[in-house]
Amino acid sequence: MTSAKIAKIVFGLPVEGPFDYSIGEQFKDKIALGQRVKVMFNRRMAIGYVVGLDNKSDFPNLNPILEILDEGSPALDLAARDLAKKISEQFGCSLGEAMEIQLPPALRKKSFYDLPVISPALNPTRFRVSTRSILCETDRSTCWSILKEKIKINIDQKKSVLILAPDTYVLQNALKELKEFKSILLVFKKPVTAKKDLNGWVTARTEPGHIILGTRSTVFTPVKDLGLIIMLDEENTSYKEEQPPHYHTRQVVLWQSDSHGCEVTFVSIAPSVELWYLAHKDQWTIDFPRNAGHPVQMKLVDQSNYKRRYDNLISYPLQNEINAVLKNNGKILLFMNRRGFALATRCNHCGFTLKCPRCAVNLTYMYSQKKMSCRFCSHKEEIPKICPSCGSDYMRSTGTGVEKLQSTIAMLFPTAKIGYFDKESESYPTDKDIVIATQAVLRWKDQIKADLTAVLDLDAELNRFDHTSSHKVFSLLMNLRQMTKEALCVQTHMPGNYLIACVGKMDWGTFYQQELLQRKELNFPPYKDFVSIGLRGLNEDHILKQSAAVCEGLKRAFEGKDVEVFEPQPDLVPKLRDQYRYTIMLRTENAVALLHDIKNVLRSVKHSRGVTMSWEII
DNA sequence: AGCACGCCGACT
DNA sequence: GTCGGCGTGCTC
Repeated sequence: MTSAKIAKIVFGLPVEGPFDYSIGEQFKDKIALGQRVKVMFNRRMAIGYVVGLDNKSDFPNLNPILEILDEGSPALDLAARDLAKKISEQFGCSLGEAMEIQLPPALRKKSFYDLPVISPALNPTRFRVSTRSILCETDRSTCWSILKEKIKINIDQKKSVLILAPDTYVLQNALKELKEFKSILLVFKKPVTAKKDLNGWVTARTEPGHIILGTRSTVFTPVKDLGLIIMLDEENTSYKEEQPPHYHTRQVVLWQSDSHGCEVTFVSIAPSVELWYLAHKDQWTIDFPRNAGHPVQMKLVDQSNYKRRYDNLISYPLQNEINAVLKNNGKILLFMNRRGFALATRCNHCGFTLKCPRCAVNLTYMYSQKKMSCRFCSHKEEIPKICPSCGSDYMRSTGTGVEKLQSTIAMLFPTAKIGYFDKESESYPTDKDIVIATQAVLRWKDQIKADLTAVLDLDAELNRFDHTSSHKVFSLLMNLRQMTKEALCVQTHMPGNYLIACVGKMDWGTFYQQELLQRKELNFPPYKDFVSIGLRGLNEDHILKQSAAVCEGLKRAFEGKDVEVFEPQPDLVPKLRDQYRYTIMLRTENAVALLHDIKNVLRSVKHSRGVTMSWEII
């Protein structure tokens, strides 16, 4: 088959390569690009991936290839190899890591499953242009009937459909909707059962006419005759991989649709600003609600008019609204994103505040568990009777969490049945009149309909994040609106904010136009790229020294170029699970073009002990 | 990543 | 003397 004597191999390790190996006589007519091979690498047995064939090598004594693990058909086809190149460039990992991440766990590292022999004739790329659209549909059943129509068209033509869900909640909901397709459905669920997972993977790649449903890593499934990709809940942040390589599912979807020439539908009630920008630039179709249903009234409470301490949690106008709904036996959902009873517990005598011993945050008083708990790590401790610092008995809690709100509500509405919903809750208390809920309630958005929904402290949400805050709040309000039958009430000090008006009018266009305008003025993505370099470690001193050195190096490397290097900043949570966290930001026109130089700087700076550095494009 | 090599401090 | 900590460098 081939006359090549040398194979170029990469590994799922943070080393670039490729590395040369000799091809023994017995493998001459069997070896092919994209195959997994067993070789000795640095005195150890390893699985590598063939990325090139050659006749000569610059290295004098080569190790031989010991075994070809997938004979007949390579685990990584041409499309996967092309994709790996893009992933390694864009997300800054080695080519080998980008190859490995595309494989099901059963075929990685030390697994020695043999792939069934499949005809290597994969669909030759037809140069069809991928058509892309966004589906902004507020009604679940309308949304799914549109999607099912699209799915049926593809299945009828013997094409496959790939459906991505951000988490298991959305996945379960999708599963319910797709019951009628049960016989052709391949589901990739979380606790991965290696063997079953591999079977599904092989089926998807050999037989067309299937629906492949799964969470983010499913985007790498090599689907035969892929006609359509559906990305559910596109703006969901779970689509971003937190561990390196930090790939973003949206980007991989775009690449996949290019190489398959297939259709893509992004489904979201509040698409990411980046997606909207692309849609606008490339003139995709955006489908707005066909059936707006019963209109939801938007009610604003200007909190600057209500400064009295006892009513700033639930303003008088909101109390009146709630009473009116209660009178009609209606249901009320109160949204507040602070778990526990109080935000901080402090000694009024000496000022000492209870902190998590491992993270730089105040401990939350959990009334229900009678414990102090950290909202980031799992740390819990007993409630101290006296101040650990001065011994006085003046420990007091300040700030309001959902648990304290519960007692306030009980006082204000003594006859109402009050329920409570947070991350730990297993089901939504439908029998209660008033339900106090945190962010976790959004997972149940398809199942919940409240007559009145109220956001008690919108300003806290607006100040919570970075440049993505206003989009996150837009998304929150749009989702809450979807869970509401009659009225959505918002308490804020900024009633004039355009974002709130846009939610009220369901005016996507204006919101994204304004948001993009601001991003442009402030030089934020998608107009400029950011590279974030994160430094983590147990020793704050080492982190500080090294981040200063990295910052210096970057400034020197990009002197005179159009690159802004910002000073190292402690993260939003500067200490987490005993690790100190600092970040250096770079702003530039095109981050991918800088990656090579950035990597060089990171390599050249002397590593102090126990500091790990990672970086990603935002 | 993971492993060998090599260089300095405290121990049977 | 040597055991073992961990910084450095390499993997075809």
